[in-house]
Formats: sequence, C-alpha cells, structure tokens
Amino acid sequence: MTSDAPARRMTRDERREQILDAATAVFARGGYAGTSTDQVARAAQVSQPYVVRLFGTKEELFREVFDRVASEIVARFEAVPPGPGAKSAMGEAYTRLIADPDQLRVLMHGFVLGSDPVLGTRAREVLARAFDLYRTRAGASDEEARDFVARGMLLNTLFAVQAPAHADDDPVLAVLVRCTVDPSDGPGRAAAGEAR
Amino acid sequence: MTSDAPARRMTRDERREQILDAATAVFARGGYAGTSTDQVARAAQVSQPYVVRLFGTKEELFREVFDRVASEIVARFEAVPPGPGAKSAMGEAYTRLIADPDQLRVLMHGFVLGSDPVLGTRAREVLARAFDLYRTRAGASDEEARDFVARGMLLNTLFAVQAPAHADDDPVLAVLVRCTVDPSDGPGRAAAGEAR
DNA sequence: GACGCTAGTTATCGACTGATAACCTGTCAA
DNA sequence: TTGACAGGTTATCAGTCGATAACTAGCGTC
Repeated sequence: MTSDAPARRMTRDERREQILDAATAVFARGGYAGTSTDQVARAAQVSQPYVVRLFGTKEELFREVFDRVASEIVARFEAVPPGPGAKSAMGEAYTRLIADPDQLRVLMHGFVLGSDPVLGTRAREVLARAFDLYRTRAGASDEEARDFVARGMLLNTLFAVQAPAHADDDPVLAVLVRCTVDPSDGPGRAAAGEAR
Repeated sequence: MTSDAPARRMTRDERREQILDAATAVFARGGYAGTSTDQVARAAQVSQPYVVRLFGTKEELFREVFDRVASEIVARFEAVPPGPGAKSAMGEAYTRLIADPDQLRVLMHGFVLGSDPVLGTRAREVLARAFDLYRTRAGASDEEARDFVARGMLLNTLFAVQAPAHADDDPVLAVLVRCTVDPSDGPGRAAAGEAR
C-alpha cells in the first residue's frame, strides 16, 4: 500500500531539489571532506553515480548546497522592512534559524572552506551583506552591526559544539548559551535608544 | 655545512613536538577530514607510518593538535592580570593570534567537529573559560563577555574566508574587517587612547 | 506500437588513505 | 665488541571514494 515507495519517477529538477535537501542534512554533520557522495545518495534514496552526474562533481554539489543556504539566510534579512523594529526583527530572523540547525552548520562548513575561491567569495558576500543590511535596515552603527554579525557567528559555534545540549554540565556555559540565544540586550536597550 | 640536513636523530618527545607543529599548519588548511596523515608526515619530514605510530590514530593526532592550540589560547587569557586594563589586554591577547592564523583555523576546525565527544567537550571548555575569564578578570557583564567571545568567533570566520586579503574587493567588507580586527569601541579607547 | 528522450541503474576502476608488520640503524653501556 | 633498546624506515594492504561507462526503464507522441 503506502509502505514501499513505488519508485516514482521525478523530473530532473525535482530530483535535484530532493538531493540538495538530503545533501544539506548530510553535509551539516561531516562537512565537505568528511562526507561521501554515497552518503548523500543514500540519504536521497538514489544511486551514487546519479548524484555525481546531476551535479558534475562533489565540489559543485557542496557549492550548490552552500549557495542555497546562504541565499535563504540573506533573503530572510532582506525581508525585514526598515524601521524602528528592524533590529529585533533581524535578530529574530537569525535566531529562527535555530529551528533548522543544519543550515547553520552548513554555513560554518562553508566558512571553513574559505580558501576555495568560489566558496570564499560567496562566504564573504554573505557576511558583508548581513553586516550592511543590519546597518541600513536597522540604522545601526558599524560597531552595532559588527556585534550583530559576531553574535551570529557565536551562535553557529555554540550549536556546532552542541553547547545547548550540554548546558547542564557547566553553569558558566549555560549563561553564555542563554544570553546568546536569547539576547537580553541588543534589541531591547539598543532599540530603546542607546544615547549614553 | 648547513646545507643538507644530516638526518639528526631526535628524542621521541622532540619529534612529537615537531610533528605537532607541522600538523597544526597542515590541519589549519584542510581540516581534519581533508588532511591525510601523509601530508602531515611530509610537512614534518618523517615517514607516514611513523606519524601514525607516534599518535596511534589520525583522530588522536588531531585531538592533540587541537588541545595544544586551545590550551595556549586559554593560557594567554589567564595570563592577563585582573584590573582596569584587563579588557583591552584580553582583546589584544586574542588579536595577537592573528600573527599565527593557523591557530585560529585549527580552533575553528575543531569547533566544527563538535559532534566528537572528546573534541566537543574540549571546545565547550574553551568557550566557557574565555567567557568566564573575561567576566572575572575584566569585571565585565555577561553581555559584554558574550560580545567579546562573539567577536573572537567573527575574527576566526573573517580569517577563514580570507576577508582581510579581499577587503579591497568590497568596501563594506573592508569596514567590517577593520572594526573587528581593530576594535574602535570597547578596548580601543581605554588603552591606546585613540583620540582620533 | 515503436521511436526517442530523459530518469535512473549496475558494473567497474584508479587513486588515495589510514593502519600494520617487518625490518633497519644509530647510540650508549658494560 | 657486542648487545639491546629507542628512533625511524620500507613494504604492503584492505577499504573507501569520486568518477566514468555502459546499460535499463518509464513515458509522451506520432
């Protein structure tokens, strides 16, 4: 009945999307070098050679995965309308990524491969864009925008090392996690007016 | 004379240190999965099997490399005496790591492997310790300390994607790099007395 | 109802990698 | 000298990986 898949046939583009989804999850753990095209294939329920053929190269596949993640994150920031509420809205936009940690991890794996010309360029674009958007949309200073992006990187790192899951082990870590994930300052104080 | 190495014999511990140095450089680019024990061996001018024998396992080797880097970074923070100058001193301590970007990159590669129980634990310790030291040594608030650690992660990322080298390509990126590498707020004012 | 296109597979390969085993060699002590 | 231990090498392997080639099968259409 519904048990075994009838091996439906998909269009090339449908398959690409499906494989990209699977690849995002698999690359998230493992990273680029630590993940085989076969793992991706199995996750997508496709044969390994087909994965290679559709994307040409493992490297190309990773680039597409990274690009997809990067684009979506940037798009979220761009969706925030300028104005007084922009600061908290952008903070929330990034925090919402926690719901899908795979994206954060892929992002980090891409950053770490910054030596690659293509990936590096794309990575720099993402960082610069996020920085700039926070400045313009939220009317923030360079330093505020830097701290915003920095907090994002810290969030990535904390999730990569599974800090939230181990917060109970170390009270200090717990504090760091809490005040990063749920920024008590930033939006609150800053939006209210940080004339000091 | 001094031309070709006479293939001096070293003690086991000397060799270990030498290999760890070489491994730090090689792992910095490439990361764990993307680096072969043979690359490490060549960098250290030793045969590949010897590297494996000395450390038991590639994984174990990477752990030692990471541990070494982590320890040194923590040690730098711990060396800062408490007091009013502590904030800028700790900022400078981390910024000085820029002189040896290999350490930053190894650190990041370790973070990204946070799923590994051993590495993950060590990584969380480093982050929590840096956070705590900044609070206690500099008498900073949780939020300030978080921003300090976050800035460190951003610094790592910017170097990983070679942002400083490409600052000329994008003026926005240039601003981000400048105000991260040379923090004009926080420490800057106090220490260097940068009345621009 | 066969043709042709596109989705997808199985078979296979050459390169590489981490690890093991067996062997060699410098150096110091008796 | 010789012995013996620590430092270090060459030879080798089983497994894995990315990629290519050749083949198969669904599906619309004339």
